[in-house]
Amino acid sequence: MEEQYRLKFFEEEGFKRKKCRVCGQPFWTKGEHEVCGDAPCQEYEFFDVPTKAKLTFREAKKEFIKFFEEHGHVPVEPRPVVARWRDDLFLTIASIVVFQPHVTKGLVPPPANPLVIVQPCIRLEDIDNVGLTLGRHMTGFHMGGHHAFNYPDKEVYWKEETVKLAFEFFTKRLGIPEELINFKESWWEGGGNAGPSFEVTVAGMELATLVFMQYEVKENGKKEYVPMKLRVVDTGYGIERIAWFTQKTPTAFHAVYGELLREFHKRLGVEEPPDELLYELVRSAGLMDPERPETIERVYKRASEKLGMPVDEIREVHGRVSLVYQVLDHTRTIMWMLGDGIVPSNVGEGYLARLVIRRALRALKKLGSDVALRDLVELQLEYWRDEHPRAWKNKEYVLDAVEYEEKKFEETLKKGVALVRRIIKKKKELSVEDLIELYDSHGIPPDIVAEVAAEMGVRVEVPSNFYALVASRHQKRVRKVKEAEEKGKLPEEVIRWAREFPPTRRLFHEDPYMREFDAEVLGSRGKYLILDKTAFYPEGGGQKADTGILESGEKSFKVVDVQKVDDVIVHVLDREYDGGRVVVGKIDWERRYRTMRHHTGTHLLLGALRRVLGDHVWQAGAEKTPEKARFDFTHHKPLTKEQIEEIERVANKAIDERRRVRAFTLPRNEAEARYWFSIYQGGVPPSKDIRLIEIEGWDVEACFGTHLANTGEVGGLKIISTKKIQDGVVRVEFVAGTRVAEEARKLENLVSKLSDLLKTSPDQLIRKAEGVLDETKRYKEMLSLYRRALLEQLLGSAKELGKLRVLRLELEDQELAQELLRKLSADGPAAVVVGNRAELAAPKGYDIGSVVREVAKRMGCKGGGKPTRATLVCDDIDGALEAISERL
RNA sequence: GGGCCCGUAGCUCAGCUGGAAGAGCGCCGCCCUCGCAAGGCGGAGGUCCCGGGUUCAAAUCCCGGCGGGUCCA
Repeated sequence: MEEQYRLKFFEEEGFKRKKCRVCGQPFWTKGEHEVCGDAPCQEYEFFDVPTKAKLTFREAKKEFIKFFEEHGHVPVEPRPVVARWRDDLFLTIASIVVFQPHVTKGLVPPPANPLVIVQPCIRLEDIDNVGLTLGRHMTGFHMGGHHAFNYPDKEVYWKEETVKLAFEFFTKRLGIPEELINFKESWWEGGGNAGPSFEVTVAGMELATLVFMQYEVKENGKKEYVPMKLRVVDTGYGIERIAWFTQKTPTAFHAVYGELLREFHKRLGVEEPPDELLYELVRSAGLMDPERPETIERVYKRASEKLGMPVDEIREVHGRVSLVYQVLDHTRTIMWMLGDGIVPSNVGEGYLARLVIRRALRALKKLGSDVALRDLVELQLEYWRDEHPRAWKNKEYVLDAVEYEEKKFEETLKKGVALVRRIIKKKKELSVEDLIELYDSHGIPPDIVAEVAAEMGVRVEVPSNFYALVASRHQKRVRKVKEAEEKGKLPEEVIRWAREFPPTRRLFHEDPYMREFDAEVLGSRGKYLILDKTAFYPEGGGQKADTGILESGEKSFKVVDVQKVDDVIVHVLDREYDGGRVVVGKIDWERRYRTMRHHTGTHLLLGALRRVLGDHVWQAGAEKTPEKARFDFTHHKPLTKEQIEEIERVANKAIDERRRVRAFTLPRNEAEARYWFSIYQGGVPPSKDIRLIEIEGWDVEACFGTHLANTGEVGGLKIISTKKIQDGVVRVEFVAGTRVAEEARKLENLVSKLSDLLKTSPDQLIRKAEGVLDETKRYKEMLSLYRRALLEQLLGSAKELGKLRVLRLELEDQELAQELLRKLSADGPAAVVVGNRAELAAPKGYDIGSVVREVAKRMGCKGGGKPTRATLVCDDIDGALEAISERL
């Protein structure tokens, strides 16, 4: 294993391999020290290390790119912080994520080789530590990476050059003394890959990690490392840390946020602590573990002794200032997330955005600040305007979404606080179980619960492992995994069989208007048939499969379904194929054409949605059938009536403009570079080349479907329903073309049926309906008057049956029966009989329920009740009542 | 995608170990007051989210659906 790390470069430069005195990890250095240079083995001591220049964050980023550009790397534009091209990750957590999996799997060449990139990244694992550790942890950071992709036939560079480049960057460019630089041996694993790595540490701080991805990790029973054909140099330099390192400001936040730091202090009403205190605390930031409060207390104590400041005061100051830092960090991350189009919700990356927003809101609350989160995010937007132009462009959406979340959280808290009050009023205490339920089901954090409880004089202990308890509650019931949904709708053996065939020529792509075609039969297996070419569209991309017929000589077969197995298209027939070698195919054109209208209409609609609502609108699901199209998309609020009308109007305008629709194929890198990631609305195809559908000047999407040649052919678009299907996702259904008339007819029929029913004309319908409702109300009022009158009369007809007062009612009126019974049973047992059913009641002191139960049992009837109220159903109701009266 | 909570009067909710639909606020009328607020008395207002099931009996229990909230990946 050691050989993995022994480099010629180290030998030539006179590095020595040492074992860290504290952690025992081997590392390489020119210096004489015995610790690895990483926290917590060593405290932050970089404040005393001389460097060439003080670099602001922006300068650090620039210097990094410049250095590697000078050394043969091509700069590459960073990607969004939401990893839309990955289905195993929500957020971009490292620069290499940008190239996984398509490049690292060798499917697509990298945009340049070698390349350099500064990628905004988000990691939420250590969100609890952000602020407290004064900059050691951040949720959002920039990872600088220089990457080289080594193919079997093309070696770019590997360990020697990578380490040399890092060494030169840190020493020659930044001016860090050579002997302070350590290369700590380490091992990296992630995303199914693994390899040796070096952590570059200096005076307590890890400034970069150099990873040599060269194994694929296979886990079948036990781990197995399989060497990769493509070996990747994956490096990550902490740009924020570099800025901090060179500026030697008391915290990383000072170095990154500059004047914004002061502004946030001002807005939040928190005084900036003296630098000497911060320097004293930050030195030990690596030792602080928020889950073990004693580690932090130890740091306070030391600072107190050194500065002669009371521990309580230090704790107080540190607590408050770390909240400011937390807000500073979270607001930038919020800006990134929303700026790249994430919509807060209760699922997926949307939930992560909500999580960060709520953490920020809670921090504001703890500070007792009434500053709107929205305003703080706005400050960030302005401050980073040049660095993050996408967020700036989407400013309106970002701020609106933050405001909306803020409002929602307020409401949740208000409800929650009321709930806590009610529970305490009732139970006089709160159990841990209550705390968990309040948080898990109602979203009220335990600290807020404790606060409310304290106001009511109830003390609540929040267990230190609270969030672990919440987590365990989620694992309690392990449900059996649902059976994997029928993926392809083809049987397993048919799929295996289909894979043997060459790709089917796609006539439906070559000419989407083709209705008839000749083809050669390549193979058949029962009712499954594979041709050399076909105009039948296979189900995919949310577009339903074509149907139609295949004729071979005299024989004719119905095509009931069409599926794709990789590049092979399988026709599913209504019966076993017993035709010849050639066929004539005829697709159900009306069905197909209507589907195409809905499909092109869907692209048209997306363009309209983005224009009316904003760039945060992303497809979240879609289905196009001959009858209608269904389109789900991300948006934070329910649509207003005005917005729906506007969307419809804009889409129809694009129809009238007769825009050209074009299908073409581009290499992946080019497609992404030219049209950005909004082309991936329906998911990311795993191919090297991307088929694109462009509506001229309107919309470009990667798409497999069949489309019209011109938007004019859509004919017209009518939204028939919209609804929120979950938080952050809205569903729109619409019809296009000739279907609009059918839909209009449907509505018309509905209206005329209603009109007939109410015996009026459509234009009078509303007034008539109002009248009917009003009338019903008046009848109801009158009914209660009649009941009251009738009540008095009927009371007289009650008969005495021993102690039991019995009244026979010929009217099936439960309400009246109830009222009568109430009156009759005021001072003695009574029964109201309707048919074979008696409702009985008695004043306190009797036990009519038991009597009824007993009699019912004896006489084979059904009944029961409680002491004051009972029910009896019996064929011989008179006999039963007599028996009851005798027993009373 | 999964877990949990909720849906009862215009609003906030109680009732949910099955047995005669409730409270507070709001609304209407009257009393008190020069008037307002407060107070007193009286009153109106309900498909207990929808559909099925169990039961003599369901707001309450079971199943399914719809709507809202929330936590987690």
